[in-house]
Amino acid sequence: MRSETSPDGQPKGRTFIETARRAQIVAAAIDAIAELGYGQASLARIAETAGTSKGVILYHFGSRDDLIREVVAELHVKGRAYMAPRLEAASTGAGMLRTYIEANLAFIGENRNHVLATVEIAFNARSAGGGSPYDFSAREQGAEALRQILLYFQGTGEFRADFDPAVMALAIRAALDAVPARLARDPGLDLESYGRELADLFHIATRPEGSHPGAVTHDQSAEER
Amino acid sequence: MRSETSPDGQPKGRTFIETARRAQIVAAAIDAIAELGYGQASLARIAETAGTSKGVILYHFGSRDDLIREVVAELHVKGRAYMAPRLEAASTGAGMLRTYIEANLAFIGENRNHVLATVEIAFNARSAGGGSPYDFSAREQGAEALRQILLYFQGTGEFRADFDPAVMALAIRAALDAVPARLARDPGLDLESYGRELADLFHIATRPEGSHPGAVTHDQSAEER
Amino acid sequence: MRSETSPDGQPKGRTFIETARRAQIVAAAIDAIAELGYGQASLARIAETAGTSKGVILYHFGSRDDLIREVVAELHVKGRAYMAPRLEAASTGAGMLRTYIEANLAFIGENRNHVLATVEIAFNARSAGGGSPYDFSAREQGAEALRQILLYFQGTGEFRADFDPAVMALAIRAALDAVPARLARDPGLDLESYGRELADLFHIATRPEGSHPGAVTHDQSAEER
Amino acid sequence: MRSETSPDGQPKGRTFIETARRAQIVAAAIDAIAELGYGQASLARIAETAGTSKGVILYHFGSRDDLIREVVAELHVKGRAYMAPRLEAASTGAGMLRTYIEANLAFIGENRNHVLATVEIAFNARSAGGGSPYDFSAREQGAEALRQILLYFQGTGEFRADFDPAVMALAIRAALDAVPARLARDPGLDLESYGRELADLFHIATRPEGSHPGAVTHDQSAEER
DNA sequence: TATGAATGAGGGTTCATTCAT
DNA sequence: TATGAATGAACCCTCATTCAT
Repeated sequence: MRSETSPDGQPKGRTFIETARRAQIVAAAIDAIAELGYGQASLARIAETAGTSKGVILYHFGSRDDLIREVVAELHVKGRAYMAPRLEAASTGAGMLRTYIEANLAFIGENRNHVLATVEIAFNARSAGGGSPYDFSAREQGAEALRQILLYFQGTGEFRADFDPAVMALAIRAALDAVPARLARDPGLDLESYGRELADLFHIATRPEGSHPGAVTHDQSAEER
Repeated sequence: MRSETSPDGQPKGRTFIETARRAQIVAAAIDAIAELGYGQASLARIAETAGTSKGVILYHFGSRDDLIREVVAELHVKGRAYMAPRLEAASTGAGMLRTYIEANLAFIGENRNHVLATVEIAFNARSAGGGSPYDFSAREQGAEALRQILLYFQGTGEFRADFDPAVMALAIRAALDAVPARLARDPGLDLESYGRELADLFHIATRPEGSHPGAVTHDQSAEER
Repeated sequence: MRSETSPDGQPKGRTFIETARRAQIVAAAIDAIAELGYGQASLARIAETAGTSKGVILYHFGSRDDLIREVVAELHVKGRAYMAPRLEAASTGAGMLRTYIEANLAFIGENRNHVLATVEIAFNARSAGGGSPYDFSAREQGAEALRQILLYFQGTGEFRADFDPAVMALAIRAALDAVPARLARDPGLDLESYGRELADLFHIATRPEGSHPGAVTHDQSAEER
Repeated sequence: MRSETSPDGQPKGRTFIETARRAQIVAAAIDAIAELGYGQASLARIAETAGTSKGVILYHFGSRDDLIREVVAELHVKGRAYMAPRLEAASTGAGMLRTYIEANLAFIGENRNHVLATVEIAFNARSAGGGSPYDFSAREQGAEALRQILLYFQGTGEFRADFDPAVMALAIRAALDAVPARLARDPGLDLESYGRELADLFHIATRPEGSHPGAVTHDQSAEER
C-alpha cells in the first residue's frame, strides 16, 4: 500500500500550512454538505462555513470537484483504517458479520457529518453519463468484500447456503447506508443498540438451519466471534 | 373516498388538452430526473425532454416545485392503489410481509423511472430547514404501516417477539429503496427472483424461533400467505 | 364638445354587455393599481382582481396600454365634469381659488382609488423617450387653466401682482397631487378640514397686500366666493 | 457621530478598487433611474449604463435591492450634510423657512439626477405590504423636522398661529418634491428664482397677520434671516 | 364572442471558474 | 502564496402578447 504521506505525516510536497488549510476547508465542506445537502452546498456556502472565500478554496483545490473528491477519499481512508483491523480480529463468520455491522455503525457514530456528507455525495452527485463523477470504488469494494465474506462462510457451512450473497450483501449495505440520514433526523438515536438489533437481524438471516435452537439474546453475540 | 376526477376520467376543472399536456410534462420530468438526477434536471432539460419550452411547463404548473410535487403525488397514488388490495388479500403475517416486499419490487419493476425519480427527489431535494420541500408523508405512512404490521404479528405470535419492529421496518425499507438505483445501473436485474430472495431473508429474520425446521425453499412461499 | 356616447348613454358601437365588461375591468385595474402600485399591477394581477383571465382583458382592450389609457381618460372625464360647473359658479378670484382647491379634494375623496391609480400612472409610467406614454394633456390643461386663473385675477387686482403664477400654480398642484398617496397611508384623513387649511394657505399667499387686516377664519371663506 | 469611513476616506473594510467600482455603479444606477424611471431601470440597463455586466453589479452589491438602498442612503447622507449647517445658521423663523426651501432647491440643482432618481424610487418602489421596501425614514424625519420648526415658531409668535403646521409642512414638501420631475422636463429652469418665489410664497403664508404692511420684495428676503 | 394555450423576451439571482494582482 | 475582481452561463420565474379554437 503506497503511502501518499512523507515520514513526518504530511502529504508529500505540501507545507504544514497548506496541509492545515486543506484540512480546514475539507472540514467546512463536510459540515456544509451534511447540513445543507449536496445540492445546496455551493462553493460560496462552503467558503462561508470555512470563514474564507471561494478564491481560497479554488486556490487550494483547483476545482470544486477536487474538493469533493478529497472529502470522499478521506472518508474511505479513515473507514478502511477503522474497519480492517476489527474485521481481521474476528474469527468466525457470524462474528465477522456482527463486527462488520456494529463497527460500521460505530464508525458512523464517530464520523457523523463526514459519513453523512459522503452518502449525500454518493446519492446525489451525477456526471453527464449518469454515474457518479467521484470515485466510490472503495465503497463498492467494501460491498464486494462483504459479499465475498458471505460467500466464503457459506462454503464453510457457517452460513446457510441457500441465500444469494449478493442480495444479502445489498440488504446489509442498504440498512447501513440508511443510518446517516436517519441519524441526522434523529440525533439521539442509540447507535449501539441499533447496531445490535441490526446484527441480530442479519445473524438470524444468515445462520444455518437448525442452529441456535434457543432465542437469540445479545449476550450470545460474544460467542459468535 | 372522494374522487378528484370526473366521470370521463379527467381531473375536475381541467380541459382534455390540459390534462394531456400535464401528463406529457410529468412524464418528461420523470424521465429527465431518472436519467440526469434531481439536481441536473432543470426546467430547461425537462422542457427539452418534453419537446417544449420552459414557458409551457410554467404555464401548466406555475412553478418547478409544483411539477415535482405532481411527480411525487402521482407515484404515491399509483403505489397505494397497487399495494392496498394486495396487502389486504394476505391473511398470515408471513404472507403479508412477503407480499409487501414482492409487491413493492413488482411495482418498482412496472414503474422504474417514476420510482427512481421519486427516490431521487426524496433523497436529494432539500428545503432551507433541511427537510424535504415535498410531501412524502405517504411514504412515511407506508414505513409506519410496515412497522405496525410487524408489531401486530409479534403480538399474535406469528413473528418472533425479540426484534425491534422499527429497526426491522427500516431495514426492509432500506433494502427496497436501494433497488431503483441498483436497477438503473443494472437494467437486466431479475426483480422477481430478487424479490423472492429479499422476502426469504426477512421471512427468516422474523419467523418465531423453532419454526420451520427444514430449509426454506421458494416453493414454501405460497403456504406463508 | 363631441360626445363619444350615443343617446342611450352607451359608447358608440358597443353592446350593453361589452360596456359592462369594460367597466368591470377598468374598475379592477383601478383597484389593482391603487393597491399594488403601477409597477406591480400586471395584467395577470388585474385579471385576478377582476376574476377573469388575461385573455378576456386583452380581448376587450387590445393591449395593456389601452386599458391604462382608459383608466386615465375616464378620470379626466369625471374630473372635468365635476370641476367645471363648480368653477363656473364662483364669481371672485379668491372664491374660485378656494373652489378649485376644495373641489379637488372633495373629488379626490369621492374617487379615492381612481385618483390614486391615476397619480400612480402619471408618476410611474414611462415611455422609451422618458415622457409618459399616456395622455395627461387634460391634467396639464388643468394646471395651465389654474395658472390662467391666477394670472387673470392678478390683472384685476384681486390677487397680489408680485407672485409668479406658474410657481404658485405648481405649488397648488403639488399640494393636491400629494393627497392621494397621503390618503392611502392614512385613510382616516379629514379631507374637508384639510381642504380648508390648504385653501386658507393659498388664499393668504395670493391675496393683495393690505387686505384682510383681521385674522382669516374659516367663516370668512364664504364671502370669498 | 461615528464615521463609517476610515481616515483615508474609504469605507472601512473596502479596498480602493471596490470603493471606486461601487461609486461607478451607483452613479450608473442614478443615471439609469433618472433617465428611464425606476421601473425600467433593470439591472441589465444599469449595467449597460455603467459599461459592465449584471454579474459585476451583483458581485459588488449582492442584489438589486442593495444597490437601490445605496442610492437612497447616499443621497440622504449628502442631503443632511448640506442642509444641517445651513439651517443651524438661520436665526429667525422666517429665515429658517426661507433657508429650508432655498437650500433644498440649491441641493436639488447640484444633484439633479440623484435627487430625481431618489424621488422616483420613493414614489414607485413598493413592497408586498404596500409600503416602500427602502428606508426613507430620513426623508420622513426631514418632513417632521419641518413641521416642528413651523410649530416652534408659531409658539414664539414669529409665524401666525392659525395654520395647521402639518398641512403647511406637507404643502412645502410637495412643492419641493415636484421640482426634480419638473426639472427633468425643463432643464433650463432657473432654480434660484424659483426658490425665491417659493420661499416668498410660504413666507407670506406663514407670517403673522399685520406684519409686513408693504409689498414683499426679494430684497427683503435678507432681513428675514 | 370568448378563452385556454403557447410564446419568447427579459427579470433578478446563483454558480463554478478565470484573471490579475 | 493568496485574494479580490470579474465573467458568463444557467437557474427559475413573470411578463405582455399572439394564436387557435
